[in-house]
Amino acid sequence: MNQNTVISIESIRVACRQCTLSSLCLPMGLTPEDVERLDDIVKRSRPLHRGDLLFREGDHFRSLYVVKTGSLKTFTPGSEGGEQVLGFHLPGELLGLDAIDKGQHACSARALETSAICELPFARLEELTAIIPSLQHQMYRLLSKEIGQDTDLLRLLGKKNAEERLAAFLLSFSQRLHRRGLSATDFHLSMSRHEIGSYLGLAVETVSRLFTRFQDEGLVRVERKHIELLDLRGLEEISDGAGAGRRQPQRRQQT
Amino acid sequence: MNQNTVISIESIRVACRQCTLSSLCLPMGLTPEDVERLDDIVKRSRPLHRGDLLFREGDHFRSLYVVKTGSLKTFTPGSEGGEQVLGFHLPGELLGLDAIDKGQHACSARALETSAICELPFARLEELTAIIPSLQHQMYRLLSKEIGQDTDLLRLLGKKNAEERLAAFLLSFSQRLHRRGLSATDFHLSMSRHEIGSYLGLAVETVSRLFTRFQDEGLVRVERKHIELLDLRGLEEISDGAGAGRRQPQRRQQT
DNA sequence: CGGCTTGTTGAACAAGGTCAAAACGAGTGG
DNA sequence: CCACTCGTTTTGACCTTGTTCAACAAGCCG
Repeated sequence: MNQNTVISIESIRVACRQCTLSSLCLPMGLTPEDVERLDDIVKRSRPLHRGDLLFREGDHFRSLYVVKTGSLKTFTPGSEGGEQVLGFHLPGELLGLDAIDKGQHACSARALETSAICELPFARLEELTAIIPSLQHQMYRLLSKEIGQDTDLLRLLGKKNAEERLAAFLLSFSQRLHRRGLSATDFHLSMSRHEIGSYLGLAVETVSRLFTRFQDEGLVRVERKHIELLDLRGLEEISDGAGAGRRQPQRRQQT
Repeated sequence: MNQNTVISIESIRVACRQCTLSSLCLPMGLTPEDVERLDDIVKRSRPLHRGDLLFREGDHFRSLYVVKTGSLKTFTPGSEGGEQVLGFHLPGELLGLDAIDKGQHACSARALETSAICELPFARLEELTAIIPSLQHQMYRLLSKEIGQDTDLLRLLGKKNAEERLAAFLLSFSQRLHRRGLSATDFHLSMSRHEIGSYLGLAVETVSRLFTRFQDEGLVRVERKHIELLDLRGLEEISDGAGAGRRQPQRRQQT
């Protein structure tokens, strides 16, 4: 912020290329000129502020979006008026993949804090993927990865209890931030307890109590939205279901 | 079964073309020759029998699979040894999309009954999609649709209670069969109660009790694995969370 | 038939939800 | 700077839902 008081077009371009690079290209061998072509179709948009909608359920699908900085949530109206949070999106991650099928967004996306977003017009992207095989492959991988992530979440909601869920949530966050080069053990939760609860299928009160409990057990240090993970190993054990064996290791001889 | 006692290669080919057609091509404008080319890369494999594995978690990813007849489940080892069911796959549906990302299958797939499967070598498919734009688009849509379905399931596991889950499950099954031209109200559940429970995140006993309850309430008729939906409307109301207002329509004035 | 798996039913129990209220933080206006 | 309000978070008490444990019935197959 000190030396870059004047933000040049070039610096934005570089920043944006970095963001599309990491989510779309990092693991694949794209030639520099392919990346250039990809970068050319990226649109920059004004930053979103906390509470702003990026798109709304039912909106005509035109583009995919990459989070450059900040964070967003996706959600749909759940039963009974309240909103059901479907996911959180951190820098480098993609939004809108679920809209390709029906041609309109299946959920809404709202900024949790001031966020910068890149827009990738899908029609242009499709043209590009048709002529750059490795980019096409990369797109398939991205879509497939999204499916894999949803599946992980299904596993979470299907079988895990409250503390396993919260532990898994914290670890997932930690890894995603770490992948971006940020601290894996000390970060800011931009969403409210209510949103965490909605995402994990838990009541706000339960989330709150668990944070307190985790802190009492020395696993984390929480202060409002700032959280510090003190015992990653312990959290992993909990999230893997060690809770069963931890307290009462009896039972299990027949069956 | 009476007039087709001799199954010719041609009839299999037609059947298989129908199956790839419906899942990959139906909604899109592919030319007949495109379909021909697509059909050419499809491999036929021997039918699977109940309990056979189609692929196993960790297997090298080579192909996508289309269910021609029968049904399969996908699953991973859950915590504590038991297996966690991730999905059921009916005729016309695709398996293996989650494996593209990592190049190896993220779950195992097992036949629930005798099933015929078409194999689509992914490398060949990718070559084709690169030269047939509408097929590429179709692939994106398919992947996106899978994401959408997972999201629907997330919504289900995140907020719904036991009876809402089972009602939603039955309706989803009904619609999927109906789309295939089969009866929407009278069908065979090829999976066990245990598998339904695992899929819906419920104990076997709860599933069993709910079937009994639904039957007592005149919503369905169940006899072992055969089920008849008597009141689709009622099931929809339950699955949409009408359960809240159905029994005690009091409360709700403050807030 | 006898041994097996799968499904059903009942009773006790516990995890987490709901309700209610207090504590805290951030912003607002006197 | 302090008092006040609004929204979020925390905490406590209670209750509902679904799980667990255990026994039993029903198919299925040698």
